[in-house]
Amino acid sequence: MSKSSDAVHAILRQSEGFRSAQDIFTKMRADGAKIGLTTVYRALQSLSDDGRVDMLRTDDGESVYRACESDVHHHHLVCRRCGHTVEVAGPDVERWAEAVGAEYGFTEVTHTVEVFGTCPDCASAAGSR
Amino acid sequence: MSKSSDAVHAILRQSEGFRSAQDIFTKMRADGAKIGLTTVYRALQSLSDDGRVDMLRTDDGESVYRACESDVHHHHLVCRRCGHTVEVAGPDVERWAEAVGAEYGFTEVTHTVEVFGTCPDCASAAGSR
DNA sequence: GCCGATTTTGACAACGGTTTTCATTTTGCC
DNA sequence: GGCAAAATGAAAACCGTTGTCAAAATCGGC
Ligand SMILES: [Zn+2]
Ligand SMILES: [Zn+2]
Ligand SMILES: [Zn+2]
Ligand SMILES: [Zn+2]
Repeated sequence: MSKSSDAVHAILRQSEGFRSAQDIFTKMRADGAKIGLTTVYRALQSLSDDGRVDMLRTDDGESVYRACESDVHHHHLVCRRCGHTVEVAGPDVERWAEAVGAEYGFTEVTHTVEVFGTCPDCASAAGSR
Repeated sequence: MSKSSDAVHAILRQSEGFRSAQDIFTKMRADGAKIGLTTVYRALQSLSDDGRVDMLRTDDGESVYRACESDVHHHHLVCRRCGHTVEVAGPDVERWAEAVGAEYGFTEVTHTVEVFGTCPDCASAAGSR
């Protein structure tokens, strides 16, 4: 699970935002790579398991992946239009989530936090349209 | 889109946690209701659009719904095992999300925040097992 | 290098939740 | 009742994802 995995990881590293499996598959094929869609899914699965890529679900239920620069826990500010993504730390949110869980006696507390918006570039492009 | 919608809403109101469309459909059929799965989906869609029910996606990509008591913006603390759900307000999180968006010049900022954990009941049940 | 064992691969089928289709039924209105 | 509009639901289509399984690549031992 190595050569293909690395190839998929490389594609993700040269991508700006989150990308879907199909998306990656199409791009790799266009680049001339001989890879199957199944293998892309497997690579993404193992990369995700190893924490080498972040995964999140879009509104329409599609899983999308990104090779993040930070390897510690963080969240994302994602442009709804172009996918441009900023990695953001949120110590306040971490504490809040823990506190909320503790308040009601919940254990093994985890959380999902994503922020969406329109990035400056897309905002100005839309404004001048 | 009213009679069925109300029936689905009623089912949700007498449910403790989040439930899936299929789940609701099965229960209604078991209760003797003559309703189709398509109608359940349509009812959930419109209830969700009208903000009368909250929707979120489980880890495995299933959409689940809940009739929340509060009609203002809030988040959820959900038990991973039994689905028991607590509605929580998070003014700090709201401010944080806004601030993060503003920091990078993003507009129309929205966010998704969910907290998961194991509720006290499920924790003690598991402990005594 | 050679060869068998092990792992990886990928075309294709299958899966499952959701949406679309479309003919039938129910509803609202006169 | 009669009629148009809206709602309904069975079945098919959809689509991202996962399973299957035989072929191909890789790894060790010799
Ligand atoms: Zn953008
Ligand atoms: Zn966090
Ligand atoms: Zn529980
Ligand atoms: Zn919020």
